[in-house]
Amino acid sequence: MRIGYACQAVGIYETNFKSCTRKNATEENLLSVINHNLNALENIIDYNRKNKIHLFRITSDLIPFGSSPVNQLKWWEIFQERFGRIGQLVRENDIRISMHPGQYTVLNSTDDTVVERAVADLEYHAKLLESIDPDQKNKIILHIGGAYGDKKKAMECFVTNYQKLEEAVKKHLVIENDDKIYNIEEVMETSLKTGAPVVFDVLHHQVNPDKEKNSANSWIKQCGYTWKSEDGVQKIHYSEQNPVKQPGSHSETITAESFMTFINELGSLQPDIMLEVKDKNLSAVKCINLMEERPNILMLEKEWSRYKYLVLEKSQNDYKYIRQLLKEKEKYPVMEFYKTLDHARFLEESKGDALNAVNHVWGYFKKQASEKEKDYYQKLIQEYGSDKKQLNSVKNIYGN
DNA sequence: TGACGTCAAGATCCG
DNA sequence: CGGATCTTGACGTCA
Repeated sequence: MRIGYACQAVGIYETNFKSCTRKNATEENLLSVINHNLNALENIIDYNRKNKIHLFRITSDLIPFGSSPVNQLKWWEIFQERFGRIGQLVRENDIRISMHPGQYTVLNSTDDTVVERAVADLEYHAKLLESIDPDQKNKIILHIGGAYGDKKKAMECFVTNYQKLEEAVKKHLVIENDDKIYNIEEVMETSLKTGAPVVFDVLHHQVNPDKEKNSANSWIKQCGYTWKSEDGVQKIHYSEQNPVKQPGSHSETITAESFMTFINELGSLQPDIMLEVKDKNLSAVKCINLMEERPNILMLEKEWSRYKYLVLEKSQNDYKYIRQLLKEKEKYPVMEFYKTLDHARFLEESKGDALNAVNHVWGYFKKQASEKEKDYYQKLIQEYGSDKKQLNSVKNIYGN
């Protein structure tokens, strides 16, 4: 069971992606953006390697206007060497890559030009995967599309258009249940007619279940049969509901307890799991640590150095508790550790704790701050105390 | 016609 | 002027 995350990494040096607008899409600009993005991708893959993250979804925006006539570059030839190097990195470290065109790539549309663009977009995705690593286990995940008032007919339209796709696309294409229109049962039906493997999405199934409301596990098992050995290990998507957003919206972080409950219920099912979550790689590391078979307290200490001020800012009690946990060097209290972290981040901002954390960090900066900076800091702290300023404006001074 | 989702670019605001 | 914050872009479907 491998864990991965989608598209970008949080807090990792030089892994940001650039894009450009249509009116700036000159050849020169496109070349520069692609060059930048390939650097970022290589850095992300390298980060994944170091952190034992073996699944990664590559952003569809790696090549700006990748499937649009706006971009006439033969990027796969121009950057052949770079793709080759990334491919080597991916293969040597057993990293499985994937892509996921968004809700705007609709293969079953009633509008022919939309279908044409969808086909072109899928061909772009396949070309990109093939440029890096042509192995059939690297997948492009697609939703079925619209319903257009007649779902049966719309599903048939998907099958017809699927069959017309070029082999290089079909080789990588897999289909997924969505949160509004096509539930897992309908996607499985479409899989029977196309032969495309099925990615089961846990949150989409919660929001948009099949009529009989069969369990996630029973569907994961069924979906497993759609993956042939060339397709690699079965993949699923795991995410959690964001409590303050629309049904189907992804949470900020994966909750340690919910995740491990899910993993334990899987039993003998061992799919690769793509996380869809705001904090990206941070949750991937968290889930990998939670499942670690050869644990070491150093893993948690490394995590603690990232999270400690976040916890201190919310709750001194949780902060003290985790410090206590980490004192026993021969243990690995991974669940207690992340559970407490999840608890702290869920808390409302408390002024006393926040000030304490800010002062703590200020301690490190004080020595190198000028008189003027010290005055400015005191003023900000006072304004925060009297509700004039938000916590962020205080924290921002550390960036200066 | 706007909401949906995503995230960087672009525009504007503030001190 | 620089940094923070708001708006736009790019995509298709559906209410």
